[in-house]
Amino acid sequence: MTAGWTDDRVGALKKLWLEGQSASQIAKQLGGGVTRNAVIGKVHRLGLSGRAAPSQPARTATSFRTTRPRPAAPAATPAQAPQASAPRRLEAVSSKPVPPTPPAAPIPDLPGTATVMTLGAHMCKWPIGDPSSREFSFCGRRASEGVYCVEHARVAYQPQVRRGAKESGSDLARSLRRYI
DNA sequence: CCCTGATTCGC
DNA sequence: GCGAATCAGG
Repeated sequence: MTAGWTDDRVGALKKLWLEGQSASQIAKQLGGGVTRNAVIGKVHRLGLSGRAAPSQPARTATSFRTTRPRPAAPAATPAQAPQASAPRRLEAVSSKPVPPTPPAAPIPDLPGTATVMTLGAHMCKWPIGDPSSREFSFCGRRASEGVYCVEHARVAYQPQVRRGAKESGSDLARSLRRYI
């Protein structure tokens, strides 16, 4: 009788997951014989996949891949039909070279509504503040497609910052810093 | 080999 | 909805 994602178990899951805990860590803490697979599965079902952690890029093995082919797909059309399933998210590689890319930080100041408990599956999961802090919250606005609202998706999925240039302290750097 | 999350698919 | 098996990458 380990099954059953009770309300508080789900709450704990959300909290830990969005705190940055790994699935295995969460599974361990939840005890109850839940495996990391169970945790991950639940996380996905809750729509929390993708996890919001723009502050920690160099984390988790496959934090976010741009595409996932899915080779093991017997039956259907073995050859051709490369389309497969619809694209998930992250269109990092844009067709344009994006030379200047002056984001100018459109987003004003987020109200920061929605907490780990109130955060729904289709709410923007852009983290506001320190996850450990009690005042931690999420944007909570309608998540257009991924886990973020359109505005946050823009800054979250920013393909890449032109490095090498004297951007140390540029508006861009400062703009991005405002969101972490 | 350790770890990570992502996805699929039978239940 | 659930989660083991599997995949894919670091």
